[in-house]
Amino acid sequence: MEEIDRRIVMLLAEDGRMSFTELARETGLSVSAVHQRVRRLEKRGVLRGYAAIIDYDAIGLPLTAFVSIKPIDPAAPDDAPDRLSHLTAIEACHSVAGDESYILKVRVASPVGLEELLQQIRALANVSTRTTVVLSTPYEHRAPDVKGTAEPPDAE
Amino acid sequence: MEEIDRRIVMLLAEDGRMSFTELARETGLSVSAVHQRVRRLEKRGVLRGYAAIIDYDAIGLPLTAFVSIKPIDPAAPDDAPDRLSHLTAIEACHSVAGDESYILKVRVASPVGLEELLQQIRALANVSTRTTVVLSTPYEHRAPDVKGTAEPPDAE
DNA sequence: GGTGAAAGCATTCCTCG
DNA sequence: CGAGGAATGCTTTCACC
Repeated sequence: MEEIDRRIVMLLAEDGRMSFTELARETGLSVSAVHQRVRRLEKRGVLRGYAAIIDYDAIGLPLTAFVSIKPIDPAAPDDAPDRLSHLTAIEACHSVAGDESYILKVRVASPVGLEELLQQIRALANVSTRTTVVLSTPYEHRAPDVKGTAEPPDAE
Repeated sequence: MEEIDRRIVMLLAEDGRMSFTELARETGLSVSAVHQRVRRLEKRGVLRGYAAIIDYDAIGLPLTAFVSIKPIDPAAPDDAPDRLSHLTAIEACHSVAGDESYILKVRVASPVGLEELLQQIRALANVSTRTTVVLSTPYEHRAPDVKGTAEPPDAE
């Protein structure tokens, strides 16, 4: 992936609704060339999708927390992500190095909602939990500085 | 905010590039009514923006980590988010309850890049750091189940 | 890979229920 | 607040370089 593709990815990371016409202006390419590049980046999986950035307070989910989980039985098969994936309060699930096995990012309506969610997580995945409540978020979802040089495989 | 607005927010959270025409089909409203609602949701800040979801491996930032920070001098003014905001490797900064003061989510190219970033964070914000490396990410950026009933102030 | 043009749609704005 | 229509602009595909 080279310069212009990186620029396209960065522009769309900042504004996911930017039009092809404007991308063309910003990159100096024709509209159809940009169109072709975006479609190729989507097909390769470099651009995995587009999402609106939401104010969670406004939609009634003002409480964010990070929940680290650790299996009760370390010998059991580790399928926690599958067991928990239907819980829509879980926004993200990362497998991590360290004492615990996963970090979940969750969004709930209230402390009681958090309590109920933690009970579900413990019961469904047979894990213990350690929860860090988010008080405020100075920033989030910042676009990366795309200057990498990785060459991804062509996933046709 | 009522039913249809919530539905619009959820649809755009799942597909940030959905057209007004399709939003109209999904909601049963006319195109112009949907258009009006989306603009109002944007103005109120319920829809804060739109972003492409990126494959960080493909753009040369394959290493994700969570960095918890704690001030060296607890009496000093706590302006870590401002001091660190120019570091583009930091994707998010959350103020948290608990032993540490902030959790940062960072994306870097390599272990060496992480080491350099941690040194910068410690020097700039006068903090100690505790880092949890992400091994893999089963899921991330999932759209919320928008069924909340919060009534945000009209930010005209 | 890139360009330019043409057809089909979507967006936007305006007027009217 | 919502609907419908008309002008404008954008997307998408095509033939060609």
